[in-house]
Amino acid sequence: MSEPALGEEFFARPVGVVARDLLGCTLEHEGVGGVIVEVERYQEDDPASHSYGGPRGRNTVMFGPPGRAYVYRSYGVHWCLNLVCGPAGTGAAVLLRALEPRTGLERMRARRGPVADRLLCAGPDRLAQDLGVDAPLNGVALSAGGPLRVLPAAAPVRVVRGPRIGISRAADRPWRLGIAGSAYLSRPFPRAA
DNA sequence: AATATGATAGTCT
DNA sequence: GACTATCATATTG
Repeated sequence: MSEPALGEEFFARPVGVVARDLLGCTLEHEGVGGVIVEVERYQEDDPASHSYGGPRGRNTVMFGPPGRAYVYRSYGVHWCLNLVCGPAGTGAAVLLRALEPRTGLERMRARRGPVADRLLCAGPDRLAQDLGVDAPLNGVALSAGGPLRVLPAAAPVRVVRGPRIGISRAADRPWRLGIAGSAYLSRPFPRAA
């Protein structure tokens, strides 16, 4: 078989399904990456989503074809990486919040300095920094031959969910998903173990 | 340990 | 002028 990297078909499904299936998958940017252990989902009818209210300004990528990167700047200092989901025209995406580092740890440490392994990719900006995700990656399609790839999960995972982090609108929607018991989460989940 | 605060820039009211 | 899908550092207990 050829390259096993996930493409447009995988991401064209409803954002809730994609978010769930992304847990346990491997994300790589130019050979640096790890296993996805925490994500959040955002969709068009969600007041907390950038896509709320239709395509305009920076969010236009969210309404484009699925399987592309949506990269934006947060709080003026940080970069956050999302993967666009659902059919083209629906403004949905999954925010990648934490990875379990697997490949290219040397380059991660070179970028971030001496920090504990479990803090390397525990958070949207930390993850983006370590993988070298930056403004030019906005709108880039995931593909087997491209710089950004997602490889399927090796084994099924146990999923926990809870309220999303850092938002004030629709904060009660439990759309933060994580792998139960992972040591690499950005923050622990409320009720789960 | 928990809580407070500054950095820093694009978007919205 | 206020708010943000954050993080590091400083303060206090």
